[in-house]
Amino acid sequence: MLSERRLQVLRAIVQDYVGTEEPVGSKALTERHSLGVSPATVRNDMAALEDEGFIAQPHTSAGRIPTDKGYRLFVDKLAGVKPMSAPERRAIQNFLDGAVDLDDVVARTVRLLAQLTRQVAVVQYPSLTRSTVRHVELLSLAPARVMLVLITDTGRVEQRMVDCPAPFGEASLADLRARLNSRVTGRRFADVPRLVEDLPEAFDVEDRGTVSTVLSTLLETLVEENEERLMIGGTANLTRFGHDFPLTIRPVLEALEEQVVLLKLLGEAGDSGMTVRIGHENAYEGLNSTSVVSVGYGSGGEAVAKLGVVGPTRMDYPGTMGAVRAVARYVGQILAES
Amino acid sequence: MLSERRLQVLRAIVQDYVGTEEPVGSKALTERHSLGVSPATVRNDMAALEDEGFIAQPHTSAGRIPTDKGYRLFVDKLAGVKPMSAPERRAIQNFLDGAVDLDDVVARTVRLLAQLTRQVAVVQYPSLTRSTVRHVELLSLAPARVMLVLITDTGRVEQRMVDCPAPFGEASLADLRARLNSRVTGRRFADVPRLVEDLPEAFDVEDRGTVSTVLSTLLETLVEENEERLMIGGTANLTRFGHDFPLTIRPVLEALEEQVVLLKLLGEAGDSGMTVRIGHENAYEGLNSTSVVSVGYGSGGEAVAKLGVVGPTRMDYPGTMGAVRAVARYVGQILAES
DNA sequence: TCTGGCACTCGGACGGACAGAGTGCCAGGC
DNA sequence: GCCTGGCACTCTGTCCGTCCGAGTGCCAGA
Repeated sequence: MLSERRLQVLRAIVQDYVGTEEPVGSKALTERHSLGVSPATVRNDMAALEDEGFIAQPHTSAGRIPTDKGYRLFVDKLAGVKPMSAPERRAIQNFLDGAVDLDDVVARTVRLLAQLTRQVAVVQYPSLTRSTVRHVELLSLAPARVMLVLITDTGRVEQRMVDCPAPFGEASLADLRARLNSRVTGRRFADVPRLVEDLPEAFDVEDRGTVSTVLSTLLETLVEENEERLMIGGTANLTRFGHDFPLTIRPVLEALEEQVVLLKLLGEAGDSGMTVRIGHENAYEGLNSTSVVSVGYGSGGEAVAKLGVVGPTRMDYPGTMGAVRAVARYVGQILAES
Repeated sequence: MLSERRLQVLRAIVQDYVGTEEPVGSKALTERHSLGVSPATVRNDMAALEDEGFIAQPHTSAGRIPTDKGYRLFVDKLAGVKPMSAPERRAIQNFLDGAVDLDDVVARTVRLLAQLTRQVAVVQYPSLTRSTVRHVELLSLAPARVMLVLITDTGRVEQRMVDCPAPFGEASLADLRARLNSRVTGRRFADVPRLVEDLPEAFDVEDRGTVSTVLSTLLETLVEENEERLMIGGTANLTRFGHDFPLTIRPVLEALEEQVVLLKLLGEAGDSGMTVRIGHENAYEGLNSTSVVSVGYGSGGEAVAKLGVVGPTRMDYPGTMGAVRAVARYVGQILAES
């Protein structure tokens, strides 16, 4: 077990390294932090910390930098979440309040997060399956062509074209619309498959094929992989990543383009509370030198989606976590109001 | 006026520089291209080309690199558009054919363009104002809350919430829906304002306020700045940009995040035919060391939106132009079919 | 008008010297 | 037993001088 002082030394190393981006040595540490001991003592502590794998030397006769394990300990035990200041909180609220629709909320959130943290922001649209149905609409665009529109309580709208196997009369359409809405409105999307499964039986034989087609399109829309959308922003902040550029930045940009990767990343994060994945803790290789801070947000108690930031492992964890948490909270409020 | 040979020298310089990314000297030129003259002669020609501002030396005793003006001449006079090979064309078509809806078409187009050109791809969604109305739908979500859904012939769907000044009955809503559709279906969105302006007069006094509100929301949706959307991809290709990284890449990433900038960029491009903006020809400062190749695409004869790529001024213009043109053509076909 | 030759310039690579930062270790003190 | 000051050592980054090669411009001659 590490002594209290050694933990303080580790904390100091993390803080200084995050601030200066340069390996930190024993002398500089004692100068900038009042540890109450001499550099020589700190050196011993550093050697111990290195033995345990919390810090490392890029090369002999350089200072130490934290390892992923070191950051992990720092985040878990040594640092809290830095709350946003009152003016910051007001600014967040004001900025988000101006949004006119869901796309706008998400877009603003991304911008805000990117600016606050000076990192890459990722915001997932509220998941369909975790939202409740506000309304389902069916439009007849052509005799055998129907448009299906889903509207959630979070303001998300999803539409799908359905090519019907047979012409579908206006009356049948109205019938289906009414039956569908009476069954699912106000219910959770996740329950929709169960709620509509026997619906075709209520229709005439000639319409049953079309009803089934419409319903299966509806169910397809709810399949996990299809229904997830997200928005990213602040990629310009990647340029502040490190000195050894192309190598570091390239895989990150690639990862950001692969929505699947990002969704998986966010999906793996715990469902409640904030999740911090540091360096190699990220399953995706390209993100091995980045950390991901993510948290769920939602209009009520339950999370409907996640948002977070991607940044260098050398990031200001307390500040980033504070910003992410605050933004998630306000986004939840906004969604609840709308 | 430049002699034929000097133009050939310029062409050779551009080709070599694009290939090697290094300043090209007189000796290398004569070795790689059969110009039929000696290096010394080429040197004279190069001196002349430099006097005219088509090429420049990074420093004394280095080879020459083309200037923006040099690339301009190359694009205008010295190089054509390199057509895609048959297999490439097939691949494009196959890839785009798999798309299931407009979002998918746009997403696939972006990916495709980015892969073909190995640059950053930008695809604008079909403009509302240049499309025609397939259907306008009104949904009553609450007594005084209406959702407006616009559907274009290109498959684009846009929705807007409308908070009505007064409760709006189902009958009135149906009436408005019917009148609206009979006036605008099949017409161009650009004509919609004119077509609906006297519509409120047909309604009872108590509904007129709501009708006006709905209509003004409809018109707002059509305002240029609001209705333009776009998708970008291939940002990872930025890492192949140049050697002097952060400086070059940062402003480009920033520009790409500013949709307004990009839309303006595409908007400025000529309405028909392909447009190439080279280096400083781009109004936006951050893109001064990039070139933008863009072209309109559309389901019929007329362009409904633009797409293009952003890359270093040192790019393979003929190949890029060929890819952009081919992709635009196939996207147009896909839209026409749907 | 083109060519070969020649002197010149400049940047990049190489290598040695040097300063500075930081370490590990050890002997001594509290 | 733990902390401290001192010391020797190691390594990197930098500066500087040298050298080499690429490329140029110019000139005289074909």
